[in-house]
Amino acid sequence: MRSVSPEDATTRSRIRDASVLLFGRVGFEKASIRAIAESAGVSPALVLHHFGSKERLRDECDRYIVDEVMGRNDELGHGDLAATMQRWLADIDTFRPSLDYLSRMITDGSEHGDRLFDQLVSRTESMLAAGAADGSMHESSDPRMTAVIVATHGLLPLIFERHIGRVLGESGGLTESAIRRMTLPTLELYTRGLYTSDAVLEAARTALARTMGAPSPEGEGR
Amino acid sequence: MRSVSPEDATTRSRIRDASVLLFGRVGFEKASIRAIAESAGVSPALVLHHFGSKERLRDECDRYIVDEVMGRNDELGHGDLAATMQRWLADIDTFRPSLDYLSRMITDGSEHGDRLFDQLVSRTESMLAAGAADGSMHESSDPRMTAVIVATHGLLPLIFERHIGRVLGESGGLTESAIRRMTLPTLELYTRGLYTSDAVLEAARTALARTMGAPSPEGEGR
DNA sequence: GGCGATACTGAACGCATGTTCAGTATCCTA
DNA sequence: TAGGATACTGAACATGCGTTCAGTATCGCC
Repeated sequence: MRSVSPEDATTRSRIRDASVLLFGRVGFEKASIRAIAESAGVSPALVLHHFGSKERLRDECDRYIVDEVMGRNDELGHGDLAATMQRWLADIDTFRPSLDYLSRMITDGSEHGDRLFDQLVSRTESMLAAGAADGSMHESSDPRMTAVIVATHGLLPLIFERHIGRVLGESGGLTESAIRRMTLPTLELYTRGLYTSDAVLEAARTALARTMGAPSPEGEGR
Repeated sequence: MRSVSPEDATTRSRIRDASVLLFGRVGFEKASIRAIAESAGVSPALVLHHFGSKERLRDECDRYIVDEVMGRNDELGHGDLAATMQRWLADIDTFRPSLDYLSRMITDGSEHGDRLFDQLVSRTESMLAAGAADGSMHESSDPRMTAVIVATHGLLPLIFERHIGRVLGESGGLTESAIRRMTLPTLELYTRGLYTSDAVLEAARTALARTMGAPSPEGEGR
């Protein structure tokens, strides 16, 4: 009837939205086509009429979420990752379904998930390179590996949403107040580190040098 | 026949081992009782004869893995967590099945997974407290939250096993060389942090103080 | 050496799933 | 306004699942 609200945009997009929601909440395997259909207010057969198969439906959801969450990455190659993630968390209640979906994409190990992870890592890598260039960040002995680590750190709140909320005594997963509480400790770690001396680092350096052939302090090239 | 090798210890334990392997590799939902039975060389009915139901089989696997990986935690209350994790990674090829299982336990969100995560966090918390007490680690403004963050950092290699190996060009997931390569960048982050100044930290501090009521620089008590 | 308990199997049941298909309504165009 | 395409449905299908059960072999005890 009314076409103002997104209630009934296209039937097809309503089905896609319901799928994203369900896939994100319970996972691809446990989200049945019948449940998706009911949640979208249509018959199971219509879901397949529009998308062909459950796997193709997943494909389209994957693409849709990557587009929405990462932005059309044709823009500049890549934008500022930290700002992107802050935007997610600042507006967690709107982004939660997409972020739940994204989290599953990455842990489930699909083809699209792999590409998404790679994209996150390379954006992180250029962010770190820029920081090292302007002197705001330390240079790493292995920039590629450091980029992987920092990228995964950024994904932690999504992957461990459930546990973080739980341990902090929040009820509904990763709430806004939980995110606020994470901010300072995270930045403290990124500013001062954890150890007060470089004893552990140096110990590991010599131990690794003893194990491997070359004690060269540089990482490998690109 | 021969009882030396674990080939045919108890039939029951062979079934449990096959379950751990399959649950860890493909997940609880996708690991069918029929596949477990075949992998253990028995009939599907025997699996249920020994364990009653798939859910009870999972329960027993959960308990078995927690025992194996965390050690009997009745010992002292809790041991050195960092040392425990190093033991895992140092001997990755033996521990991989258990660690795969453990990783799924935590991300799947079961009751046992919750308790395991809590245990990891509280062990981390006392490790950090000990470090702060003897001066080897910085004091945090929010020790509980920092413990959660550091604990999840420790789980990263397990959760992102697939991606880390992949990005580094290794084929079989988290190989020994991938772990070696992670060591230094991780310790660099824990020693120097990422930022060269406290500008970002201070900016966040004042931003948070403006949002919330009390600008007190301390975290809340336990 | 018999006998109850335990280990183990093959076949079946009931159910939920993804998918198909014939058929009906609705829309858009010529 | 006719007619072909498209949206949509209900009922059925094949399959794989967890689980049950009746029956057989095997073991340990008196």
